[in-house]
Amino acid sequence: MTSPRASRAEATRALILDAAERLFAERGVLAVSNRQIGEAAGQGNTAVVGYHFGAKEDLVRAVVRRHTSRIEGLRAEALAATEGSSEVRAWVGCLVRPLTGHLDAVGPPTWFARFHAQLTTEPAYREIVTQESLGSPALLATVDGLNRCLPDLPAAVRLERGDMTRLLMVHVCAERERALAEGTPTPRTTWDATATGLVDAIVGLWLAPAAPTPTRGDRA
Amino acid sequence: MTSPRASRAEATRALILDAAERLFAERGVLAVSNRQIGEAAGQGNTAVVGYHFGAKEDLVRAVVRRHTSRIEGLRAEALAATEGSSEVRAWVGCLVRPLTGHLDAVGPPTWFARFHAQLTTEPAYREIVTQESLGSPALLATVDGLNRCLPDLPAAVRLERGDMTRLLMVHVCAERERALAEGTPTPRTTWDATATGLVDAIVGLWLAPAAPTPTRGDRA
DNA sequence: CTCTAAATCAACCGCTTGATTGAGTCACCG
DNA sequence: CGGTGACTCAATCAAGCGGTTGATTTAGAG
Repeated sequence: MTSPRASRAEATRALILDAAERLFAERGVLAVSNRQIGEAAGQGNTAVVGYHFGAKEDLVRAVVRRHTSRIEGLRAEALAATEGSSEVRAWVGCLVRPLTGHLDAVGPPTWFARFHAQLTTEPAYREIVTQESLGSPALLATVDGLNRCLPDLPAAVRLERGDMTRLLMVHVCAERERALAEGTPTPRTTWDATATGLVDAIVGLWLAPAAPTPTRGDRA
Repeated sequence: MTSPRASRAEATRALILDAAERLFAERGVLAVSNRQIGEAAGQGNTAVVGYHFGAKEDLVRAVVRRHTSRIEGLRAEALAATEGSSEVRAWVGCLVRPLTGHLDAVGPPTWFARFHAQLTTEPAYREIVTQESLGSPALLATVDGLNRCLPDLPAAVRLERGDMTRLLMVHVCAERERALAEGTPTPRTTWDATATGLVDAIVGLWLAPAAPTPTRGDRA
């Protein structure tokens, strides 16, 4: 594939990414130092991470990208199969199932969902995951398709429920992943069933009538 | 009120709690040191925080408790007004409005919602907020009342949607708070309107039909 | 076989952290 | 009015941090 010379570097890069992802999910992104990651990756050197990735932000971005690229691919497939539909449920599935499907394909154990949920609440890293996720053309197209199914919804409510959908996807998966890691009970037995539960709920959320409150789209 | 001797200590304790809450929300719980908090609280001493609160975990718990106790009070009031109802919407409001009402009463600017959202995703502090929140009797009674309105829902789906409700409450408020702090647009103009939007969506979520997937309540 | 450059390692720098310690300050109590 | 104890301060400690530097290993290129 790549230059034969770079294969060793590529291998350690992968080791570092694996270790970083695991430690980030288990202990928290900010609680883990580059040194600890390098050590967990089996590298005796304290500077490996800096050598291969630079600052911690770049490492975080690399870990994120490794997953979002694959999820993006799955979503593009789902999008192609859904194009033209006017079923809310189909479009919501197109949002949810690439994520759950990816987690199913990777693990167990998986760490990405917890890691991802952390990033969205951490002020220092929030922007990274926002950029990486919302830059996805397949995602935007899906949201667009969903909106076309619900032409009567006020713009503000659409934004609001879009946010809610995103929050639910990320955090429900993170909670399930955490429960799996800790061995505590989960409401659903598989990622596929989790997706079904999520889709049920999110469809209900979108189809709910909006109470007759004035909802202007401006800032408060 | 308290012992006259302790009034000075009480004042600095409050200063520290204020500073801690703000810094935690703005920069992240783990990214802020006790020294920075003490300094931001106007205390020249580097050891103030340790002196008054001990470890960082105790400080975090104190900040959480200051808010949850008030929210708990509001929820007890709402609960009293809702008792006996069989309206899903009333019970959901009983979950949501104490939180939004508290945020409305405190700020702006508020920091608690972002801080709280962070804690739920941070492995090191997750348990604290779980204990503080789920130990609330008013909350449990409200969940109970909600469940009585929906007797036909499978147990697993009830758990699942309870989780989703909690996630939406916390993170929607956190996102709005963040938008307010940054001056970016928000879907709703007031906390009260935000509560209405949340209630609309959560009611829809609970009333949504559960797809005929086998949903056993055991662990995966 | 030698050269060369990427990759790894080991040591180090300045800085910040949590924690401890002992001196100083202040308000109340007797 | 002097004592006492709670509170604040300043100084200090070892440990860990990110980042840099130069030596060492290693494997393909010439």
